[in-house]
Amino acid sequence: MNEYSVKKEVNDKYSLRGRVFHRIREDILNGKYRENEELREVAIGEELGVSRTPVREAFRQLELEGLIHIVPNKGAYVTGITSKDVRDIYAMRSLLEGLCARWATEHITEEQMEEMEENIYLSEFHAAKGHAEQLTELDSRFHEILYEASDSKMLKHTLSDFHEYVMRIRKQTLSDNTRSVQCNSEHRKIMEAIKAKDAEEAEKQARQHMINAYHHMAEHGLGAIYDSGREKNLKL
Amino acid sequence: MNEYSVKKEVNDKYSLRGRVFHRIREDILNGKYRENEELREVAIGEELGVSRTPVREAFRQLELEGLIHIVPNKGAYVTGITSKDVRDIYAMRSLLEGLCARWATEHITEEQMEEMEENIYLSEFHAAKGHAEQLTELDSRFHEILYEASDSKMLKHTLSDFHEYVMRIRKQTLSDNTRSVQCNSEHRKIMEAIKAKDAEEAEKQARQHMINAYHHMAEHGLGAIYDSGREKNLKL
DNA sequence: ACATGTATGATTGTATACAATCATGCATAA
DNA sequence: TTATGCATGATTGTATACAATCATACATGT
Repeated sequence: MNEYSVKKEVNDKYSLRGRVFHRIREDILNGKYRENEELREVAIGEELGVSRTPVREAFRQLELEGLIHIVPNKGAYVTGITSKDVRDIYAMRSLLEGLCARWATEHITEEQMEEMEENIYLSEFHAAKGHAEQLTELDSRFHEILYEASDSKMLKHTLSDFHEYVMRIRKQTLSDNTRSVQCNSEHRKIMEAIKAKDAEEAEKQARQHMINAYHHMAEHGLGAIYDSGREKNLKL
Repeated sequence: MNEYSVKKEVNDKYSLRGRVFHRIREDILNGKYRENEELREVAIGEELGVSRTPVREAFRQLELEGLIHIVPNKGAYVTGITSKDVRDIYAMRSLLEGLCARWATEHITEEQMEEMEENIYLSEFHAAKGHAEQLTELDSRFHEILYEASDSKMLKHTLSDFHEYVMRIRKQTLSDNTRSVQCNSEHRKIMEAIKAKDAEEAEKQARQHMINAYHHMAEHGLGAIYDSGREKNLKL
């Protein structure tokens, strides 16, 4: 349903600002607004039933997140992600998710551990049933749990950024069922290493998980969708 | 007409909006606004000579960067950097600076290589003379060159963020002369590995450089300045 | 025909007006 | 005394008015 439930709840409760921000972002991530499309403040404001002010504030945040690019006095344009950007992000994520898994091993709470196990159990169920939507949601949640378990505000923030950045691509990747199964098996390995308090192994598995996710993506349409015309040697 | 627009572009990279954002950001990082201090839109607007609108937009961005925390209908409060945050950032930087050095080895240009060598020569000169100011500047520049040489927009952006985040601490660290000497020696090792096209060694040295920088900082007043009351075991 | 200047409309940038909300302090009653 | 309710002021949230800027198209002169 909603990928960023925590953030959303906090913002939705009180102000338009959060709603506007998340609505526009979702529309970009879902591909409603396409690469290089110009976003006009009044048009989007009317669509969401608000004035320009909240829209502008949302634009500033979206720019900082890298989803749009604002040219002063001209307009806001949806930022394209090149295949090289994706490759670079996954390389960074590989290292940081590894670090995250290591720290999570040291700091995870009982409840987090239980939610993680439940997450994997559910994922395996939905993979067997072929429920793509739920799998996407559960995959996101698995990593969020990991981020929170690391007990590091900074690391969580950084990884969440990366995660959201590659969201649009991840969606179609996970809809491939063979990858879902392998993905779940990798999640399970990470979870078991954490449960066994084996930080070294958790780090290794988390890193490998990112590398595998990237390789699968690179081989299944990444180039076709986000063809930047460069850097086809996709070793990671 | 034309003269003005050209001049403007030269003067401020990102127009008024950017100036307001960067000014407030700098004031937070420099410690002008202290932890938990409430930032009022009108007060800051008056200080910068602008209305609330640009200030509000800047606040939204700063919140996303994690420098302030906005409570709806209440106010904006400066988020403190704890010693744990610094530790976490250095752990992340260690990995990513390593990756950066690796990629720099593969992509560095002639000019960048030359500027890096020149940077190290100058650093050694100023260290011998005890010029703290120049050393800070040169150290920042060394890492910037490295970021650009990596030829990765995403990595450069991430590392620049981290770099700025810990800037205020780095300043006093580098004013210690014994560390300056060691720091230069580590820069030299990184540079030589890159020059020898030894990516493995470059990565290793860059990682170690961050670990050393952090340890030195932790032993020279980090706790005193950024005492958050938690996490005193500063292993990295 | 081509280049240049200029009018025009559209869009963003900023300031301000007004509404909603919150914190504070005081008055009042148990 | 203590708790409750309300008035008041301060601050943020949103909408709108106005200024600055940019792109387009058309007119004019060569």
